[in-house]
Formats: sequence, C-alpha cells, structure tokens
Amino acid sequence: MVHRMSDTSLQKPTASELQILQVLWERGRSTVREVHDALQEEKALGYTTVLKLMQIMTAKGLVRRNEEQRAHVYEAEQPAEKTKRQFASDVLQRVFDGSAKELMLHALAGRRSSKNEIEELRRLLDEYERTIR
Amino acid sequence: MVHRMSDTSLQKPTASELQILQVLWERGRSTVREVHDALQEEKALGYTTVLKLMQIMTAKGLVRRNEEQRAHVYEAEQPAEKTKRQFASDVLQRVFDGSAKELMLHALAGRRSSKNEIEELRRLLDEYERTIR
DNA sequence: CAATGTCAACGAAAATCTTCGTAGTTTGTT
DNA sequence: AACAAACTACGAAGATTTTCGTTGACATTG
Repeated sequence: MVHRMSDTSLQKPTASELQILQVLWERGRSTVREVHDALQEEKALGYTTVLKLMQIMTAKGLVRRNEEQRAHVYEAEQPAEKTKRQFASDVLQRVFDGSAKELMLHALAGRRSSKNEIEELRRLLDEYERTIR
Repeated sequence: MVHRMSDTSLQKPTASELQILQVLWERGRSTVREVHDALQEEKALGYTTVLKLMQIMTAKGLVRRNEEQRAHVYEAEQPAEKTKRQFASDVLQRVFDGSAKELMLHALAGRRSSKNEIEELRRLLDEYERTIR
C-alpha cells in the first residue's frame, strides 16, 4: 500500500518513531548522531538503525531535514502537542469508546497518585471549563 | 522471538485483537461465528481471518476456549478493566511521560467536551481522592 | 597524501501483523 | 447415502516494523 498523505501528516508514528520524535522535540533540530546518542540511555540501537528510521520518517513526512550540511539536520514535522493529541484521541476512541472519564479512570488506576496530582487535575478541569463556556 | 508469558498475560493486544476482545467483553463467551458477525458492522473481515486471529490469540494467552462443542467457545482471558488499564498506562508512560495531567489535557483538546463531561470528571477525581487518603 | 573516522544511501533479513484460501472433518438435510 | 453447510487447522502471501551490514563519498589528521 502506498503512503498517501496530505501535508498535514495524519499518520500515527510507530513506537520507535515516537521515541525519535521525542528526542527531536526535546533537543530541537538534531543530526542522526545526536538523536542516536540521546537515545542510548533508554534504547541501545545501532547508528544505522536510527539513520534508517529517520530516513523512513522523512519519507512518511513525520520529520523534515535540511541537507545543506554533510550531516543532515532533522526536525519534527509536527509539534509535540499535535502528535500527542493524536495518540490521546486514538486510545480514547479505540479503547475507551470516546469516554474521557473512562480513560482517566483507567490511567489513574494503574498507579498511586498524589493528592497533589489530583489537585492539578482539578485545576485543569477548572481551566478547561472556562474555555468552553 | 519466542512468546514467553506468565499466566498473567503482559502482552498488549494489537489493534485487531482489541476489536475481538471488545466483542468478547460485550457478548461474553462467543464462538468465532458470533464474533465474526458482531464485527461486521465496524470491520468487514472474512470468517477465516477472524478464526485465525482468535487462534493466534489463544496461543498468546489473550483468550481461552472451550473445545467441548464443535464450535469452540471463546472468552477473554483478562477482564476488560485490566486490559484497558494496560492501554491507558502504556500511552500514559510512552507518550506523556507518566503525567496524567498531560494525558487528560490532550485527550480533552481533541474534541469539544460538554459541561456535563467535565462534571463527571470532577466527580471522578473526588471519588478517587477519597480512595487514596 | 594515506590512513582513519564519519556520514548517507541502500538492500535485506527477521519479526510481527493482517488477511485469506484450501483441505479435511463433522453435522444437517434431502 | 449423498450433498451441502459449518468448523477447525494450516500454510502462506503481502504489508509493516525493526534492525543492521555494506558500500561509497567525504573529512580529519598524523
């Protein structure tokens, strides 16, 4: 199957691709070498593996690159916010049938939350409520 | 790679597998035929495709089956709650670095929420807070 | 300037996922 | 009994993902 795509990438990155995007969001424009090094802490991958992934991501439109320097400089095509929203929406629909309450319930259930975190969430709701009224 | 697994299935079901699990959670014990038919509304799949998927899921320990009848009767190995929690925790960690606040923020951002939904979420937090204090 | 190091491109293997077709068995119906 | 319908098992093809090795170009340095 061909990868059609409007300029607004609708694709959900794979798990590995997401890891690379996270480095790019954090560091900003980076070379393959830099991404590779940054990744070593969490995931040991060969240099060419990361390179290949980033080439594929370029083809998919998940990242774009500047080829002026010998070591190409990559950056994420979409801002972190947008991609994260995509992941959240996806799991929300696919697993929780669109119920934000269900999603939150299960997200919280998997861990112990501090009183403080609950407070934060409550403030978030207050905040959010103001924007929709 | 071999699929090792303790009896407590740690595996995250694939997208297709999740759809089948959802039918099983909803209908309870079901035959391949029943799952196949139930699935038609949302996803047109050949009968043997569903059968094969369910055989694979059996091998993975995602479902178990009773073979007493000619048409084997399948059921989900894990309750919906547990698997959903797995998905929620996974996206929470992998995408939102464990921040429930971020997850909620992005989940809500992707859609317009009703005043009512916000209320529900608030009640959820109240509820949840009582359990941790 | 030759040796060593760095980089992109490419091909390809292995793993996983998705989807069916075919074969063989059992059951139900003329 | 013969035929059709319904099932499981199995193999396999095609797509996607993950991971590298190899090759050739370019750059750094003794």
